[in-house]
Amino acid sequence: MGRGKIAIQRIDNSSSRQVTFSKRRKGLIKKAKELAILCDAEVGLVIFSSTAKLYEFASTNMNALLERYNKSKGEYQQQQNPASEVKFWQREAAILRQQLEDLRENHRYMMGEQLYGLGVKDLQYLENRLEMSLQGIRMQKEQILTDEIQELSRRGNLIHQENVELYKKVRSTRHVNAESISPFIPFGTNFGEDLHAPIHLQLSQPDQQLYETPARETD
Amino acid sequence: MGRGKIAIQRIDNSSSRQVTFSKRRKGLIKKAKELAILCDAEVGLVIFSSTAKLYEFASTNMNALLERYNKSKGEYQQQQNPASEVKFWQREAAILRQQLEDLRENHRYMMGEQLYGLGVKDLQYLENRLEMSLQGIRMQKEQILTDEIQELSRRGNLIHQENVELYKKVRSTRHVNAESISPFIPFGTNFGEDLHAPIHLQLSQPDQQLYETPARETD
DNA sequence: AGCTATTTATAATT
DNA sequence: TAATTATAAATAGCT
Repeated sequence: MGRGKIAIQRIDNSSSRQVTFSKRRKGLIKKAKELAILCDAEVGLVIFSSTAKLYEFASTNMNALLERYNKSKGEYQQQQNPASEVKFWQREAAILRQQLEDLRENHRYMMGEQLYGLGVKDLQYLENRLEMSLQGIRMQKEQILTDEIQELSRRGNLIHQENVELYKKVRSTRHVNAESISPFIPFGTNFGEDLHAPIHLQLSQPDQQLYETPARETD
Repeated sequence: MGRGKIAIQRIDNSSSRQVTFSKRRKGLIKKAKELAILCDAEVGLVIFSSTAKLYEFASTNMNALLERYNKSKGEYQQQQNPASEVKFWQREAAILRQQLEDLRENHRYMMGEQLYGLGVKDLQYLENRLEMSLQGIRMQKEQILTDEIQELSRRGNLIHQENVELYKKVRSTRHVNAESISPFIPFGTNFGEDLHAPIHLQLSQPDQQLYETPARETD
């Protein structure tokens, strides 16, 4: 991905190597960061240049990450002496406390609390952010409701069809006698046909209807 | 670098996230490898997926690299201490981590992310909560703007009064000569009188007005 | 798990 | 050393 294709092998020219190192290091760290954010992963990256200079990136906290790594590998106990371990955990706790505090402050803003320190611009940003959240939440809610309604409709239709079938059976067993029963259609015939119109879920109790009317006659 | 551009933020859809994780993890490791080879660097990369699975790459040897890292950071000390203290701090850290995780989840909800697990009731609650926040934020914003306007008005009034005073002085030094100067009142007389009405801050440049007119005469 | 249309990263160049 | 630009590479959205 450049003016020309290069082979992956040590760059001989030292200044080119240096330049490439800078560029690619930056790119690598950027991608590590993106992976962590996009995929909710914990990423740690350690780079020593050929001149032994250290560069590092950690999506959360390098110490915690390495600790986790060591645990995960179940080998290589680096700090088995308690004193340094105590220090490590103290530091860890301090970092977590700080993160928690930051997030809490952020959260307070989101909750519309403690806004006194903020300027109009911050507030505007917050407002926009919340509006976006609201929109997402409302969409999600509507999605769920729509799905629910659709499901209800589906079931209503099923029941209705069942009723129609039952009605047919009942009528055929009666051999069309003289009693003038006008073509009986249970209520609720148009289940699910006009979704998205204002929906009044009058379930119309079709099963009761069906069993009630013919009941007299099969007696 | 795909069919569409994406924002760098946690991918909500879990299966998309998984797919992207696979692809980008592969890409990241490839690039780490290339950097190490091209630039003769020592590179270590540790990735924990959101499901806590470990992936790693080390251009040489991870333990050696971590050793080097620790040395480079000067995190090595040897002492003695009760193990109970270590346990205490570990517990402390665990508690904090848990709190942080809870808050993060909550925060994600607030940001309208990752809503898939929520029911209509939860969403409704969230919606209400956000509406309240928004209201608070808007009020705060308006408060600030109102205050600012009030302050501007106050200052405007002050300047106006000053101008009136200056005008009086100027006129008195002229001993009321024949030139028919109708009672000159600079613009902007009603500063701050009808706040909350649609406000057009035409500051009316009263100082210029004042100094200009009499200037001819004090010559 | 592949396939491309696009976006990104970056090699060469200024 | 820092921009710019032409290309190679990575990858997002599909299938």
